[in-house]
Amino acid sequence: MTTEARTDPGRYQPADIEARWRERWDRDGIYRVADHVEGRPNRYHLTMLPYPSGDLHVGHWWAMAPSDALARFYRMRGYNVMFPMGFDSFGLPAENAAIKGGRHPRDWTDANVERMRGQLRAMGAMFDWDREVDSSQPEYYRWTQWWFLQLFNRDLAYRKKAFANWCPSCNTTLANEQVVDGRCERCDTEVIQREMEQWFFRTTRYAEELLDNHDLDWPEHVKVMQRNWIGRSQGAEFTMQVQGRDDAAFRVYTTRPDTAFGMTFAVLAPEHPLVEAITAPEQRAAVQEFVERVRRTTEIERLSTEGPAEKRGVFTGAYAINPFNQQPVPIYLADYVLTSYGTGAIMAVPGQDERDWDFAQAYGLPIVRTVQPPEDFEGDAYMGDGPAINSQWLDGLHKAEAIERAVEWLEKQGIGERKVNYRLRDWLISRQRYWGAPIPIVHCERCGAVPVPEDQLPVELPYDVEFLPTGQSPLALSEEFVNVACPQCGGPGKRETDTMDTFMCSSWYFMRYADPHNDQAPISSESAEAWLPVDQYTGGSEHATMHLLYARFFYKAARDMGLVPGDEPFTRYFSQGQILGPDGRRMSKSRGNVVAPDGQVQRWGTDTFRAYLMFLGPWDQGGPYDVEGIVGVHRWLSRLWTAVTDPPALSERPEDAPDLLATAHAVLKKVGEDYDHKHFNTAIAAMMELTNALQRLRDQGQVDRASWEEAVRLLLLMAAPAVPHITEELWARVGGGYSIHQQPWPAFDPSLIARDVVEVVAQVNGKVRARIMVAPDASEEAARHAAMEDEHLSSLVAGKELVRVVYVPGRLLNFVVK
RNA sequence: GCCGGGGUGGCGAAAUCGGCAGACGCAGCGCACUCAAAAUGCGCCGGGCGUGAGUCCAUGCGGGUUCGAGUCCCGCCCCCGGCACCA
Repeated sequence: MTTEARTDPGRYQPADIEARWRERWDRDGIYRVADHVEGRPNRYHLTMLPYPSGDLHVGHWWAMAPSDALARFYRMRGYNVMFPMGFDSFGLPAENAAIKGGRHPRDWTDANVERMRGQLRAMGAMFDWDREVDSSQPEYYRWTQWWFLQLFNRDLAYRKKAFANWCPSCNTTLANEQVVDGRCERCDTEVIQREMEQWFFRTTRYAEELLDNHDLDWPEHVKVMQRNWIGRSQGAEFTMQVQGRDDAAFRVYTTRPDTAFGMTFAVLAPEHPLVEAITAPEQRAAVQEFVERVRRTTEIERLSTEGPAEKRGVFTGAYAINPFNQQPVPIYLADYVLTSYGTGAIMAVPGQDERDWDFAQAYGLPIVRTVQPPEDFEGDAYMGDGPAINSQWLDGLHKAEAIERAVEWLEKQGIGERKVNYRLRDWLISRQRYWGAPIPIVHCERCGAVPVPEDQLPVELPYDVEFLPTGQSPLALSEEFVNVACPQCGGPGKRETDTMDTFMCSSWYFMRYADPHNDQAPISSESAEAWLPVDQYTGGSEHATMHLLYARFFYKAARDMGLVPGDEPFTRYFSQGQILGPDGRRMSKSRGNVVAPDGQVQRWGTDTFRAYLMFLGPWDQGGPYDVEGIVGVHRWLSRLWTAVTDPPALSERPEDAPDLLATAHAVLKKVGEDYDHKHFNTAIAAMMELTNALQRLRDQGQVDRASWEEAVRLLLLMAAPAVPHITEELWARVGGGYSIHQQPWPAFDPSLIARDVVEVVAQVNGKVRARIMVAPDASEEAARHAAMEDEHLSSLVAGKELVRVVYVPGRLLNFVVK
């Protein structure tokens, strides 16, 4: 083959080889992965699965190609690596497309999946397609429903009437996590509050454990985001009596019980259940008007700090008794107090809280300081530490101790206690849309909400449905779907018509890959033991507080059911940065800065495109896609091609390839370390250097055969994870056995890397003045001697007082002179 | 406002432990090959002064520690991402 190639080397034409090798790999099933392989420990690599929008974009390649290289690297390192792929195929776009274009979501989705599967295959990744999951298929969502039932049975799924985030454009409720700055995460429409019966998952039950993520091998910023989102706060809760009303009392939550003597008013959330009962007749009209207005405002307006403060609250006409000093304080309603946090009611201490301060100013309420601010304090409310004042038996105590005393006092009085609160809310999973997994519940007048028996799953989505965006689930319009016998009493029942948030599907998909065809259970215990948890997860950090948090919740619940090993779903997680358009902005059709991967692949080939994405810059940073730069990577692969297919005349004299083996092994060492640390850009750069070294030798004429062949062999092996096609082709041409992707990762030879002489920098007062060649372990004596032979340097030292000499063997020699 | 990540040539970047700043690549310039172009190869490529050897300046800004700082410390500025009435 080599001889043949020399006579007609041919140019590097990726189109000629890439599809051919993919077909071969496919045919031979070299990426099919068994649950157990003798002598090869299992390792689970995973990259986030795409939504089948119908077109794979650069972002997918950017996320997946390096993940694939990493998985391949570990495979070569001797692991039995599972690297699966699938489709998160439920969700709004399919339904919106159906409404707009008259195409059924099922057909739209299936066509997109088909197309994207083809695009993903063209990536040349080692995906094991036998394990593909497709979350909108009944075989999959049957188990999504099964999970719902397990959560229901464990009281982790419940239904309640509550104010929920409602997106008027998507016509559905949203989880807290899906509301960004008061807007729908998906369509940017302002979200309003609507009171509805909704299903929730009790994520808060695991709040404490979810918070404890310190030991996870995850990017710090993602862990911090999760901790902030969960937002643990420690304080106290206590009861306040409404003045003159033995039947009316409410609870307040505070993190600062030490400041209670400074309470000058109390505030209830406008939605607080007590509002009606305590409002004084003369305030009724004003209160009603205020409550109505708050209910109508969007989240954005409500959270806005702009606008007249006077409109933010209203006096109820009632008073509450501050239990600490028995003083009556007026009870207000204010939009800044939320029903969904704490008790929906607060004690207001303007002296120590900014929001209370602003409110007190606006309504002319008194302000009492209970913590002595430092002399140079210039602000309004003082939140820092200091001795308590105006607080009777707390006076003089500092914050921590005063809080402690106040809580003890509350407990002794029997009116309050220590309390931990979380910002995290339970996960609202009901969606009033069609294209999702139906919630497997039947509502029966006699029995209430009855779970569908497991053997009747899946509750299938009816195909024949009207997609009217009414704000009610389209399923509700299907008589056939809705009317059903109660599984418990056999009487007339009605199916739940809401479907589940698609994040439910992605909360457990990684489990299914381990056992994708099991029709008895979502995953067998053997498969779970074999593969879980995921060893290396990669994907965007925009999922920090959604998918990545939900999946952790889910896994912990599954663990408590005895279904999965360990406590965490993703042992290691790495978030790549974001790839931007050439203009440095987010790629989007409206900006016209979208780079189509198919076009890049067509023009340059899969390997070039893959390697270029890895070469662009540090993977965790992201950045603009520079359309010009890719040619450099293509040139690299062309040089590699030429060097291998058209080698120089080979001799049998090692001196005909000085340093080649040293370079090859040094590069091998570096590339292995770089892959391991996901520094793909520098790994590619190092391989370019080795290729350049080959190129230079080649132009010189005679090259030692053994060195040349070894260097080529190593270069192909180390490049294989990054550029799987060209390396397979060249590997075959140099007579390597099929397949290069089943070869072990070569070990570098440290003795070859070590050099006899190295360049050491000679400095005078820290400035480089000469370079000397000495042995890496040369004595200081010898190095100084060598340096002094340099005329320029010795002239700079001569006649000066030598204060000190710093010698770092193999690095530098510094003469400090005066 | 709070939390996290950044700021290095014309551009993307590198410098693993405090030790040669700019590896690798893009663009640019010059040259070879060519009728020509493409492709390919070779050379140059942070700035100033100098014919040159060399030398001075230079990693957002200002200080500091050190024989030596892109890297460590203190104080600022700017960009990106996240959170933001959570009592």
